Amino acid sequence: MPRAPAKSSAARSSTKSPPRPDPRALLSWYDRRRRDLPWRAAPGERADPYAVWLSEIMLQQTTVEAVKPYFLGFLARWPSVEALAAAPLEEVMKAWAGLGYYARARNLHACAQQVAFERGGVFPREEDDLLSLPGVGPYTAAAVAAIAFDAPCVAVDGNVERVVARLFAIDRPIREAKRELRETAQTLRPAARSGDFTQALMDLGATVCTPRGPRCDLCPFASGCEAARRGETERFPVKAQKLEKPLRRGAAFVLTCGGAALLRTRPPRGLLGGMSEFPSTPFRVDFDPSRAQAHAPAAARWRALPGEVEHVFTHFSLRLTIFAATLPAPPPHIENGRWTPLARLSEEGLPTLMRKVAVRAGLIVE
DNA sequence: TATCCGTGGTA
DNA sequence: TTACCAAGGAT
Repeated sequence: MPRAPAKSSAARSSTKSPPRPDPRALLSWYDRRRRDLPWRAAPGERADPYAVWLSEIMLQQTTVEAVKPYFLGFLARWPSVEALAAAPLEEVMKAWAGLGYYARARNLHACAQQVAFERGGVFPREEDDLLSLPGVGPYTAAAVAAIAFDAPCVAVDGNVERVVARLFAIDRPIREAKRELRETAQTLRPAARSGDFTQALMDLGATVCTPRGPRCDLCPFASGCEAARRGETERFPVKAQKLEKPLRRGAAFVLTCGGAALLRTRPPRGLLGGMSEFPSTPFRVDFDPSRAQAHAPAAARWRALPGEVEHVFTHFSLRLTIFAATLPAPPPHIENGRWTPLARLSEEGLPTLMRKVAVRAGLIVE
């Protein structure tokens, strides 16, 4: 139940609150200032639902600039949901490598197959139906419904949460206020142009109502913003306390033989699920270096490379010791391993951590 | 409900 | 350098 916007006009004037934000002002701003993005239709047109869905999955917790090349690559290689559904999962995972949150790629493929094989290649138009698809949550369902079908929905992402928190000076931590933020955002929606409106809210958050240094002088909502009226834009949204990021350690084993390196595939779930790796120990806070070699993929004259590879994940930091060894040709068979020619290592779709390992071991440059 | 899940840019 | 954080979802 939204609180701030529920005030009567009498209550507004008595408390000197700013006037209610005007959706028409935002749409007018959007018509002049909208960003030109690869997945976005020309003004007045609707985008291909497949392209909208693909972009929204990629954009989950990921910056626009990081997504652009991946989106264009996917669309060129798999121009339709049927094409994506027909692709081997392994190829999709490889193409996703480097973008992060790899469960998204697995769900993307599963969703494409569901739409292609069980829905005749047609994306559902209803928010509730979209919500049932793998990898599609409340945000993405609303975004696809609004942007691809102009359904009466407002997609609430981090940008919109920030904009709404400022407009109504919602001073509870954002984690606690999720429901209020979402419901309040719905009350702003105009009767028409839902797709443009939801994109306008996100553009506003990305370019004007930014986390730091918001440009209130450019904001179509400035006269209706409670945080701006108080001169406290930077105080909203209220941040939750940050949690400690523990340091884990581990080791990776770079085994080469006859111009090839040994790789394996990680289990489908969990950290870097389904991605290629150099055989590694588990990553643990209480990692014991003296027992690392028990995880080596083969008996060899392992030598520890100087220094460590450092990487930061969402919830822990990692320092990885690299062991390297070379076996005499030809490459032997190793259980759960595969020999990949060094010349094709860059096509393997290594996650960034493993790319760092390859660089440190001198297998690839840069 | 809280935790797990990547990466790269920015101040 | 450190800290923050960007078009969240699954379990």
